[in-house]
Amino acid sequence: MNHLYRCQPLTRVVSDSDSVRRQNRALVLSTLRRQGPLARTNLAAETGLSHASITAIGQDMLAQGILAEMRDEPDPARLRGRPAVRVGFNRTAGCVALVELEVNRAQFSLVDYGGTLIDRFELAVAPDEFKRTTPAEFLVRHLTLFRERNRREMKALLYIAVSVQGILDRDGRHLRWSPIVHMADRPFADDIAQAFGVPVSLHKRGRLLAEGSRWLDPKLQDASVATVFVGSTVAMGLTFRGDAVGRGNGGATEFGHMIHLPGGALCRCGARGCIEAYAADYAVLRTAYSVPETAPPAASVPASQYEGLIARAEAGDRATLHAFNLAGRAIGYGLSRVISLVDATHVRILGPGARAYHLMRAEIETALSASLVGRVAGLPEVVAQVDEKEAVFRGLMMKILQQLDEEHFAFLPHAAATA
Amino acid sequence: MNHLYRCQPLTRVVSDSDSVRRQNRALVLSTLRRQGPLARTNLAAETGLSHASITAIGQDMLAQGILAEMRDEPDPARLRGRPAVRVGFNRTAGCVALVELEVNRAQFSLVDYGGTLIDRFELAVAPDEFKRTTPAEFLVRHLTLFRERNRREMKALLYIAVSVQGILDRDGRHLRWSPIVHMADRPFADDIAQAFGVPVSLHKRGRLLAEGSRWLDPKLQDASVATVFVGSTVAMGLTFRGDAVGRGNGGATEFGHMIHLPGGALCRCGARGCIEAYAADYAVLRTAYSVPETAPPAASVPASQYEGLIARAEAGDRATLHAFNLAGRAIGYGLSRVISLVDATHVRILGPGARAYHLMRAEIETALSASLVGRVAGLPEVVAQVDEKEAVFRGLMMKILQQLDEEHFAFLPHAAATA
DNA sequence: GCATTATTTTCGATGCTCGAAAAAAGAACT
DNA sequence: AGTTCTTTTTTCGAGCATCGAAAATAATGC
Repeated sequence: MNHLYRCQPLTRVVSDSDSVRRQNRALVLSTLRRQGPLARTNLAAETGLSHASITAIGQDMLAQGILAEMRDEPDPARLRGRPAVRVGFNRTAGCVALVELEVNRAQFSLVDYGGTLIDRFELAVAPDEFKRTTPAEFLVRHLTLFRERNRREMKALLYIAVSVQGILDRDGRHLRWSPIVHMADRPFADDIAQAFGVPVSLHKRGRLLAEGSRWLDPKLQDASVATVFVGSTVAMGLTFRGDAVGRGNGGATEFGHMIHLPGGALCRCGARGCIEAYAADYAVLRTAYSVPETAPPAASVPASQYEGLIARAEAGDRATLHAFNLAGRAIGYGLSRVISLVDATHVRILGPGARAYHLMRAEIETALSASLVGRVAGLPEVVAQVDEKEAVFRGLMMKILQQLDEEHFAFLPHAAATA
Repeated sequence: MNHLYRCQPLTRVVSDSDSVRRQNRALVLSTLRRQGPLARTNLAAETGLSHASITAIGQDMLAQGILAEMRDEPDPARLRGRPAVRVGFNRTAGCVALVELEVNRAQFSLVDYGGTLIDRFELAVAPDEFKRTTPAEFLVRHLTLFRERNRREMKALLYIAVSVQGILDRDGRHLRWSPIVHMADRPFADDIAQAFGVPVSLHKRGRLLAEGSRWLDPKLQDASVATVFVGSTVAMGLTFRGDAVGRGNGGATEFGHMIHLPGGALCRCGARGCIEAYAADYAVLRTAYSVPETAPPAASVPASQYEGLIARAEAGDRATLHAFNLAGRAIGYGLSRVISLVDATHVRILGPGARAYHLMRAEIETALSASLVGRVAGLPEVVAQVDEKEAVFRGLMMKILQQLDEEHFAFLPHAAATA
């Protein structure tokens, strides 16, 4: 007898009429999330559900205040017949607060269930900010501003999500290390959750970058993408073909601190030879001015200074060109190692470093071609694009809204309608 | 209006009573696959389905010949009450042919639907085998032997699966590169499929290694594991925590040809600096005898010679110790790069190289500790284990049987029973 | 005011699960 | 041998969500 089969399946669970209903509700929500408001007929066509089911599900969700009819627009393109009534998200169903916490900047956004921005502010974060105050205090203080300025909306707050930089604990609730000084090992998720009475989750910025890029660029929808941020740090997110956006626990990498050359240049993290220690702004600056690679990294490099380096390289300055070459080499071999492990057909380079892509491109391509996978499977398509903020925000927002769709609103029992 | 949401979900599909039944049938099959034959009562408990549903599903599948009652065993442990009748796979429901095609060896196994080995043979593959014959001819010729020796079983052949070494096309039906000479770019899957009238699939050996290890070691069931083969090649498979075995398109890597040192030692693949060019048997041999690292690799290294190297290193020979140190360094930094990208909590080292683990261990641990992730997230647990053949076979067999469960037998409409 | 047309709802049938009760198949006891 | 007890397995009716077809709805065009 060979029942030596001991492997666990992924928590697979019994299917019944309840799970059918939940799944089809989620299907409707996810379709609306992607396509925007739709007439019931179109919704039936897009989801593959019958008209009868769409009617039933729609009635439920309208009664529950999850969806709303958009009766306003007259739609002049229509000729005859009963006019279509489009249904979309009920924007008053709730809202979420989104925080992007970065090395020297924080942005707070309040977004309703339909994905419309309600309120937003941005502020500079001093390098010693978290020496004076705890991360929890800092976040609660600013989130309270939302409460004061948007009383009505904040009554329906459903979720708070924070984008962070650094290494998260396996359970995703705790920052083990962060380039933001005094940030790691000072848990704040639970404190904030308690203060606002809603769940709080942490998300790695590099990963959101990847998911956001995918939402923003239709071409990446069904591709395996490595999204690389190059700026004051170097980060990467991965998304895989066939994965639904926002799904899968993969995708969070520590690309910037992958070791490029053992015993090499000194990195801000303290290790030697990280990709970041060759490709981040401080690394290029260091090399361009022939500072030894073992010298401690500059605390921060102003955008203007980085632009200056690009200009010098473009003007033909040998040392600066060399610095960008080393950066390209580090990124290129890093990417070649990535594609040796996972199948990435597209690469997006985002952030300030994308402005210098033309200075690094040759080295990146050489490095990619140097490995077997690059030669055999073909080189990925690399595209540089400077703005990364929109991608992070979009990634965070869509991830949270989709999560609410699937884990909260798809679940509500229809009995709630009659109560 | 912001319906700039264009991202595709993973082919999500309408759920109805049909998909409920399919999913629950799959749940039953997967439970039996893991646990072996079970009484209906236990099956209900394990799956979470009601007794009524187990009866219904069981009757269907018995009538369809997918399951069978095991009425034989008396089970003396029982005291009173109606005796339990265990149900298990109907071994005559079909069988699959499994081929492990390796650089100098091929093994053909015939396995029934219950996972019992029916027939097997192994043969040496000459280095010039595929100069003289095509891969398709070779495989058809030997698979025909099964047909002659197992007429009855082969009438119910359902599937042929081949484990290969090398880089597969994105659709997985075509070998783009292989260490087996003259193997790549000579497609054979379709020819064999035609000759035997069943589907044929190709599987990357490194990945099967990982899945097989997971079946064989209960400890790895719910872990993220990197399984490294060290021998005449260097290969790695990844399995992720939460993945069902056999699921997910991830897992196939080209670790051996990940570049360790740009411009470094010459690899069999023609590139410079691959991990394999430092850690495979031929690389250790080359370094141990102080042959320049740019010298062409030996075509093959007999097992006895590799054992001799280990003995020399154990005896304290400096050059050989150095060779194993370099190998450990390459593997260690490779692993450190892997854990910078994906979360791997466990590492298994399989193959002949596992015999030399004690000679490489210090270098591996040093390299892992050198990176930020290693320091912050903690080092993975590394265990060496020599035999890799069982893992490859088990991985291949379970993958195919599970696939049949989910994609074939879970699907059969119950109407087929009455026809 | 009536025909036309496209959208949406209603209605009856089907298929699946579930809980509870009934049936089945032995062991134990008298 | 017959009765009681225990455990496994099946049967039965209710509940629910889907679907296709038919009916109802709400406009336009003539």
